[in-house]
Amino acid sequence: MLTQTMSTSGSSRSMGHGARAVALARAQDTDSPIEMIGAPMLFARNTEIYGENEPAEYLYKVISGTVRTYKVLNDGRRQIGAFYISGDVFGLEFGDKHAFSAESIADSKILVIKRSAVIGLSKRDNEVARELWALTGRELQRVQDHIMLLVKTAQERVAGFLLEMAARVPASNAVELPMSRQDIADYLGLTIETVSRTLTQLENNATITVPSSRRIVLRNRAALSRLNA
Amino acid sequence: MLTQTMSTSGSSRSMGHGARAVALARAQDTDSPIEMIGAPMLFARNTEIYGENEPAEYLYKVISGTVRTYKVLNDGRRQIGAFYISGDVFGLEFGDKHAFSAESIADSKILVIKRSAVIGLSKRDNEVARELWALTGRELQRVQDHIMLLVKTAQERVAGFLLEMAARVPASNAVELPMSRQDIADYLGLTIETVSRTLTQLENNATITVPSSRRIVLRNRAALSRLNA
DNA sequence: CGACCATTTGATATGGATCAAGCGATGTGG
DNA sequence: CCACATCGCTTGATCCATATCAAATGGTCG
Repeated sequence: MLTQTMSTSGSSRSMGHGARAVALARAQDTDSPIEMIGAPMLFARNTEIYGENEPAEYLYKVISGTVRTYKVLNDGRRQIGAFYISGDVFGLEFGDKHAFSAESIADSKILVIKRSAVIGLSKRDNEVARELWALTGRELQRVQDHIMLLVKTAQERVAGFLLEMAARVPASNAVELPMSRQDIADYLGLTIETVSRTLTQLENNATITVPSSRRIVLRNRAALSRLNA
Repeated sequence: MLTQTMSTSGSSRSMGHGARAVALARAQDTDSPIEMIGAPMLFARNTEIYGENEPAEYLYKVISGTVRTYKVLNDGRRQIGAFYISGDVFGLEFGDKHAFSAESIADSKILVIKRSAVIGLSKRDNEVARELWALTGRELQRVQDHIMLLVKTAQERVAGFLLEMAARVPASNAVELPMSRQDIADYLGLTIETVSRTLTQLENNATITVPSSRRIVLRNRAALSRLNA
């Protein structure tokens, strides 16, 4: 199932993730009843949170860190479905199995919420039911956008990716990427070399600057948006 | 908005689709309360049902015929998001605008359901709320599967498409495709030529036979599934 | 410092796009 | 009923964007 390697830092509760009582959470930003029935857990960098086809017993909310979901094709290629950062909910499935696997990209603190509890709640409280729908609906929009990215040229995909990442952090043109080039490539359906070359092109374009490999400054958003349309 | 060309056949009510009272429906397969508040309408082949970014006032259930949803990129390329056949619900958005445009592919009879009515219902009846979630959840799964198709080789995409179509009609190896090669190409992110060539390859493979261009017989599902994985 | 890993850059190969022509079915007018 | 235009599809020839293979560079940590 999931042998969890606890992160080095702070509050390492030794509760197994697979089968344990639901603890109370004191989530710092409790903007939803859903979060009242979760327990925060720490996942070290590159730790599996759940695997594809495992029963979807829990859903998850990122408190800090970053998570990727992915599938591996028969030829070994990996397709990343999404990146989740602070505030994002993932692992909520309509069916009873996880459609993707999930891993932490960096050390992450994640609120783990028992699915059955939420579903149970939603039967009584249709505020909760509505939020389940909202979460699923937002995810649907995200995936639809992802599809539109995947049918474009390499430049357009990378531009779209950068804008997407930039949109997630409070107004600034500097984006700190938590993921590797390989992750980006697998998200965009490109190779690592193509991603790298495309970033270099955009830099030569004066569209971006890349002060360090994980740090990208958007110098000309208009140009990126033009590519993105 | 939507100047509807009524189909030639039977019950041509002359209600504008844009702004009119909600009529009662006698849907033949009423398996859900949602369908109680819709009106059946006829759309001739290649008629727009709604446009991208229009307010999502209605949702739709296909009674007969086929529908495609799509977006057009700035360079004119068209990406098809989905095909909907008898029994499928489309046009249900979480936001208040349609993310894609929708058109009938063949003459189609479609149940048109007022969104506000359904949302209203869902506030009282959480059976309805649950169904809204279910519909959105299934759509999410479909789009996730579509993503996995789009990152594969041409052969794999076409194989996946054929299996997907075959899965929609009661057990038979003969698939009647309601859509053109161009539609298939735009769904799979390929050109019409590549789709055609790939079908020819599969035929030479003895994986399929193509008795007529719109009719495909799956002769070796195992081979298709192997490509699909 | 030295090993390791991520990233970039370079050279070449290739799958699918593009450009172009042929073919078969369907429909129209003479 | 046939000649011919039209449309959707297939097939052929060539091109190009991105993959692949390979090496150099840079950054990080013991």
